[in-house]
Amino acid sequence: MTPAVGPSRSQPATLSDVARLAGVSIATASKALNGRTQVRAETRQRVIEAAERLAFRPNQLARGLLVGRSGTVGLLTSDLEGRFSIPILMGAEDAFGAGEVAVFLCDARGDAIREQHHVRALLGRRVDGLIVVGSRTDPRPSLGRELPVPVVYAYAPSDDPDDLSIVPDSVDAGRIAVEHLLACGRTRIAHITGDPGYLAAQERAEGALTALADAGLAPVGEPRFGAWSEGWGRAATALLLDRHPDLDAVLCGSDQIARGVMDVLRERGHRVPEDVAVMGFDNWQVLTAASRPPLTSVDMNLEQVGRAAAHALFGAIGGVRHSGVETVRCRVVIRGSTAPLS
Amino acid sequence: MTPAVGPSRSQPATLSDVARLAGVSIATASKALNGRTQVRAETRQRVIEAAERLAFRPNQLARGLLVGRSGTVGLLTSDLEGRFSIPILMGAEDAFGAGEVAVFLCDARGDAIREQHHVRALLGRRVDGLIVVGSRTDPRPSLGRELPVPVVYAYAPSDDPDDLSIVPDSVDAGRIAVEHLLACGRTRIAHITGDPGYLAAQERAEGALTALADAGLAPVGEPRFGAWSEGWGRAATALLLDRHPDLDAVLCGSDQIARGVMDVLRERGHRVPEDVAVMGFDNWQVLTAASRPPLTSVDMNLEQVGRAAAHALFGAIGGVRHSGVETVRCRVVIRGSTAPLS
DNA sequence: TAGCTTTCAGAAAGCCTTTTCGGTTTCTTT
DNA sequence: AAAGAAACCGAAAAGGCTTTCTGAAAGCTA
Repeated sequence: MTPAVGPSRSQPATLSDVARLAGVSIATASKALNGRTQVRAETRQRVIEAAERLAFRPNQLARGLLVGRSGTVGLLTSDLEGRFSIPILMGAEDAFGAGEVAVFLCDARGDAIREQHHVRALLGRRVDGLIVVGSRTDPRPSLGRELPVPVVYAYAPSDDPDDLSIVPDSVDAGRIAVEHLLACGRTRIAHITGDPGYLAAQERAEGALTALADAGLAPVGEPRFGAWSEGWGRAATALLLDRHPDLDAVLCGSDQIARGVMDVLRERGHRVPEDVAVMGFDNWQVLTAASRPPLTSVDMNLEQVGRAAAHALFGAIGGVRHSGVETVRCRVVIRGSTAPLS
Repeated sequence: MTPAVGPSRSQPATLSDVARLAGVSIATASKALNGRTQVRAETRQRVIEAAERLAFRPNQLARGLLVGRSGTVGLLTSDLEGRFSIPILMGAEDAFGAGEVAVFLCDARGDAIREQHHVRALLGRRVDGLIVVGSRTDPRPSLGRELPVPVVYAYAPSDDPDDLSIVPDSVDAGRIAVEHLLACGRTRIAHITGDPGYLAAQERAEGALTALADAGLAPVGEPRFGAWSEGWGRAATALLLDRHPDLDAVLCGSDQIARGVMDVLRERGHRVPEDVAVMGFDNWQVLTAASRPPLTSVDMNLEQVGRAAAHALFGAIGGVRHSGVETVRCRVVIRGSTAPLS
């Protein structure tokens, strides 16, 4: 690393620089560059060339100060490392980035104090709105109703029904998963899932049981709750096979669990998917693609959750306020671990 | 989702509101709130209470306009989904978030056009600096020297040596990995790694070979390049065992490869770590923790890369300009897959 | 009490842009 | 050619804040 004397960075050009170079007033320069009428085409051209030459970029701070909207939104996440926040964040960034909106990223690390701090800082910067991204689908404390800007909660809904939240439809996710297995001709279906303290685990199980009941079936054993890990998948499968060696499908609460399940199935001589179909949740590429065979999984469409949140916020900024919990449907991504019974 | 008429969101309080409530001029109010002298303690107190009552938050847009610094930086990433960008991003966000700086997040999706677009937008918002985060350690095109604000490149260095880049030390990473295996008493070490088009793969291999040579050893077979996948790990291991059944350690270019390697080793009856030690790169928790046994891996300290980038940018904004490539050392995280030979 | 310093408050300029509105020039029209 | 219309341009204000500089009041000394 070599210290060096920087080239004196010249201040960025201002509108008055452009106006001076083009030989017009500031007002005319502004109108020319903003495509407004009341400027002769020839004059406009001169201004545009001047702006070009000076690499002029209008100062958004000044514009924001004037028009009362900063053109920025705050994205408040509770855990950047969490793999659920990122796709949502991408979707939101995507939906905004296309337009004229820039996104402030803040990570509260699950700490309410830090979150409060970030909210204050963002309000000081006059963001036009806020998206709060959670890391699990359980409700989280509302930021309150007294904020001067609209707020949309994504993935983790607010506990205040008066707020607007966008979440994946976990109940439906459980249902469509079972329906896929039924469509493959499976009838002896078990469910191994994760931490019972997670609403997502409960809701998926609920949806799955409903779909089974609708088909006049009962699950093979009760749904088994445990942890979101491969280890639990392995342990639960071992127990399950001892009691119900005749099962023909296992619906897993996560892709990690599914990997553990598949490992034990293979070790015990059950073929996937010929003997037993296996299916996961989350559609986490690195796991679904690498497993043998590739794993069918339910994708939560998190990017779409992010985009929907961005659009809702956009609407709210425009004055269209909504409230309640809006759900986004999940989808089954079919791979080799599920196939019709031949 | 229920449409509703929003409560008319009151405009945030301004300094002049505070001044009026406190019965002073806005100049005095400003000085009182900013802890400047020339204000009687009693007056200051009155102003502070007024500000409190109105929930006054100074408008950073106005302040930025005035002082010529916005207190914001742009974080330009090329792939948000990439698992390498995120920790760096966290580190940077962390280093800034503590202070008075807010971070604009932009994802260019690996598209140069979009990147250029984002740079322009950020400059329009008068960011004080830019951090460019890449998704692999190969050099990337510089944004150019003509930017009005300092730029720091993280993970992927700039191809212009006059820019400042912060990257993990991949050569050293290869070296310390081998040194760990040597310290475990291993001497017949093979290297299975990923895509040879990645500089990281080349440099890690180089460091590994150097460390072996320094110990007077040669690798078991040549380093095998392939893909960063479990499948390649499995395939390469099968080939390797056929030719060199006597090896006692495999250094893998990634955790994914390592998982494939361990699977095949186990299937063929080699115990890990008793017979063969296995070690990966990236220290990706979900893989290292779930494998059997837990995987020893080299952590690239990416958060530290992000923090270092943020600090460097901070310095550059303050006028201390550096250039060249600065490296951050990696570290070995020891788990069950490597152990001393007994 | 006159003259000095010290302490504190406020007026005003400035940051950069947009927009309104009044003023000047050019073009039509009869 | 003169009046009216149209086209074009610029002065100025506004937005919220910080800072400098001026002014006033209070406290001090002789």
